[in-house]
Amino acid sequence: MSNSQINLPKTAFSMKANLPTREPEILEYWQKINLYKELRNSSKGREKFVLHDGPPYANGNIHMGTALNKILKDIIVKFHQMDGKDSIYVPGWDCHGLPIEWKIEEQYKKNKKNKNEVPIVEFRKECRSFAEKWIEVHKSQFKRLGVVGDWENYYSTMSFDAEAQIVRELGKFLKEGSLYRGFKPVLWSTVEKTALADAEVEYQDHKSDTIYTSFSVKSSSLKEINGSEIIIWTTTPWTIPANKALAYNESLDYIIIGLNDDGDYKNRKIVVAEALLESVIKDCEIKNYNKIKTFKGKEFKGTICNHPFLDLGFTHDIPMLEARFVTTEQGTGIVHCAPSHGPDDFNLCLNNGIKAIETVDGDGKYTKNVKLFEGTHIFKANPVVIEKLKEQKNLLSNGELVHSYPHSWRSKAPLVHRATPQWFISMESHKLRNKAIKAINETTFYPSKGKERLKAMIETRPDWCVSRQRVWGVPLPIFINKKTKEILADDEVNENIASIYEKEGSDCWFSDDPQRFLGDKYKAEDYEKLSDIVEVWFDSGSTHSFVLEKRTDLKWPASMYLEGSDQHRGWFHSSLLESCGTRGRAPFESILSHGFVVDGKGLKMSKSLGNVIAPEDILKKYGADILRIWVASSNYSEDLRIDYSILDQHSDSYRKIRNTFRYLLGNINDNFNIVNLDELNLKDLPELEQFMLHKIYSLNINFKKYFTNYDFHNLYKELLNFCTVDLSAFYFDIRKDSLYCDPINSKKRQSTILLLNIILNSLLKWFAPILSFTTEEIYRLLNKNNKSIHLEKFLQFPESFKNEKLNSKWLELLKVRNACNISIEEKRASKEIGSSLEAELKIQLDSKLENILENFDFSEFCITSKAKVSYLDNSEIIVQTSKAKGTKCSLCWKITEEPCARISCSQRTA
RNA sequence: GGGCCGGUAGCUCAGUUGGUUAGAGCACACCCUUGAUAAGGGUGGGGUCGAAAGUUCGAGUCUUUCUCGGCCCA
Repeated sequence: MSNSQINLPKTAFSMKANLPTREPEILEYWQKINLYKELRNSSKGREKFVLHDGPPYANGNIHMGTALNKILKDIIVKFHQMDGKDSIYVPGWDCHGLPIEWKIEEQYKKNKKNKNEVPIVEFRKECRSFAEKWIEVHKSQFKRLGVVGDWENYYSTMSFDAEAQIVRELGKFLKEGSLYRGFKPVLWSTVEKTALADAEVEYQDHKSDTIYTSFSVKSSSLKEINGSEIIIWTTTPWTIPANKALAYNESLDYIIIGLNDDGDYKNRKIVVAEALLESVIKDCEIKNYNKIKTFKGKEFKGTICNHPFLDLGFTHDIPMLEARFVTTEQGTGIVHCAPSHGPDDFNLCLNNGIKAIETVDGDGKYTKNVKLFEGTHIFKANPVVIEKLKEQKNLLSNGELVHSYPHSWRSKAPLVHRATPQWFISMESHKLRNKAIKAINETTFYPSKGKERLKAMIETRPDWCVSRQRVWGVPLPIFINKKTKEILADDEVNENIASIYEKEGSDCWFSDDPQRFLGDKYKAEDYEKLSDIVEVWFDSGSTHSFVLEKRTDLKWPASMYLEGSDQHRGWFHSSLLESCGTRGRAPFESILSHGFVVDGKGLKMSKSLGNVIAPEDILKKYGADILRIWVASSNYSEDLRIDYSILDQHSDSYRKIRNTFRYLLGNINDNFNIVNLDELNLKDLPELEQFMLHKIYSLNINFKKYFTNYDFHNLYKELLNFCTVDLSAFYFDIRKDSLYCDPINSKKRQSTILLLNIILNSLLKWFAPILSFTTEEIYRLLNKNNKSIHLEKFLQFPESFKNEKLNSKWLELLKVRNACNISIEEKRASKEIGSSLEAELKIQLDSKLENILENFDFSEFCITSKAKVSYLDNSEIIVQTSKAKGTKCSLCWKITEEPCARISCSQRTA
């Protein structure tokens, strides 16, 4: 910018962004002015938009998925804020649960400490401080992304008021009666008399007894199988007394065969999967048989069988149920189901209305619920079961098998699935399922496919098991009467517990005298106090109650819940159920779900593939604004791809945007003026400026449309195209001449400066929610008195900017410009000219255009030194380019035959 | 293994109820500019729309099968 006689751009806004170092300075600035507080103060009384934060688990560094989630939230919160709402974001953390327990246990193992010797309360304190530590780490990582929120007053599921409210919420289900005690199988060690988590299980070889046994068909709509017997194979004969159902796969083929060998099964008909017939024949040493019929599994539908111990008093019906977990890998293609002794069995039976009961006690002995076997230890029961089956002539064959089997990592004892007492919230008793489905129908989903996904899950899910036999969580606030076994459901007791937790947290449940919680009304000696904790999905499903409802700055229901699509089964799901159960409707008005972050090829990120990119790496190399562009430009309704080449590309786009700003700033010399758009006299402006105002107006219409639908990738694309196509390659390029070479006070130049101010202001605001740092950097440069771009609102453009007639005229003109460019390019290619200012145009246009193009300056429009237009009755555009004659004006660089007559040029001093 | 979702230029995305030769920006190539200069302008090349079959006068769009990927469940 050396020539002092023309008005070259000058700005303090550097071309190089240097985001990794500049952004932290802006963060400090936001901290200094307390941006969050300013935002709230400046928007008091406005309509609220509350995006309720789904709490991440307070454990480990953030990854790309978390970064995506937080940035997307921040973009939406900022859009609504600038759209004139009070848009409030309170971040939160999920703190209870197994992963943190494990971390602490791991530390114990390292230090050779025994968990069982540490008082529960002390263990829980360590869990708490572990979570606290990670909240602080997350906090600074999230802030670095440019996320603005109430970081000082975040919420957590382990805060005392949260724990208290969780108790109150459970109390509502308890009082209503939808919270009931049931049984559910968990992996159980009869040696340690305790349930084990998956991580505490070791798989080792184990020798099991195997049996093939038969269930006679009692009734079936498939005629041919009446009178025959369903064969099952199992490695746990002791579970036969607990059998409640049989499972088949509807897509498998089954076969009925007649047995002719001498023995118990002579002249009996049996049913197995056709694909397993051979192995069954081999295992059971069947020599002589005849095939009777094959049929599809789906024909089993409705079939009822008898228990093999029918004659010993096991008279209950054994229904055959369709199950996908049945395969032809082993066995007979029909699986025996004991809902108390296997998770598959449990779920299948529960979905078919068969509940698990307590069949085996903590020591491993059958309970009184099992006829004939009460008091027998299950590990000694196999020979008894086999003997009885033989007696009943229902044992086709038996043997032994060595296979991988779960053992306790501590005692090495084999484990069993045992139905243990658990607490459930019924989906049916108080119509929770119906309420939830209704609530889904009343919710807006972005993208809309989320609605069906959530609905399908709610429609088929079983009752909600909310108890866990763990330590780090909110204790289930339940007392059971020792004599009557009735659950104590008393509001006073519940509220008493809640108010104690509110003051001191829930640790006291494990250490204090139960009488303290019961108050004066009941005697502690009459009641058993539960030691289960609440499953963590109930914790996070209750956040709406202790965050949205309790805080006066928020509102219930939330305007939006926004999470990854896996949360259809997670937080969306549990929040919906909790809220429908307690309040009859969803705690959200809308749900936005996003896909997962995958690598550049669409594969999920994993250490073994080596395709993991951490947010930290991106921040160091590119800066948060580039990451924010990546978020805004990606289609979140599907999986989002990221790799360094994709980021490089967005980085290039960023540079384009940055240079657009730089051009604007340079030409106004950093002297920004706010233009009163409503008082603008459009007729005073050149047509080009009017055309640009029309473009801005219609872009803003699209902007609002896209933003309303949270369609950010299209919104960003429009903004980027505006910068490159409409501004850089068109408006800026044409007006460069006037800006550089016209006198400061010339009308054309002043109109241009006016437009540059309007464009600058518009772009700053449009981009602010996405480019939070860069727009702030510019805003700070221009406004010494105002605090932050994020305190601004979007511009309102008067409808008078809209000018369809002018627009269609200029769209025609752009076609002419394209034709001119092609013509100029030919001469450039043949080396006749270089710059377009060396060109002279002869343009032939349709005479229909003659009227509207009166006095139109094509040389300015096409950036040439001369242009002549003639009109013909021909719709074709014909352009001829020749080298302009004359000499180049040393100031404005136009080639003229006479000395340059422009005011600035004629006044030149050189 | 099952359910749901997806696959359009190297990349990010458009593509209405099936209807001209499938579009945009970026990237790339070449040229120009050197007064937005580690910038800017112009022109251009590039796609069997994941694959195959089917419906239709006509399919990126509808149907089926397959394949690859993702989420959830088992």
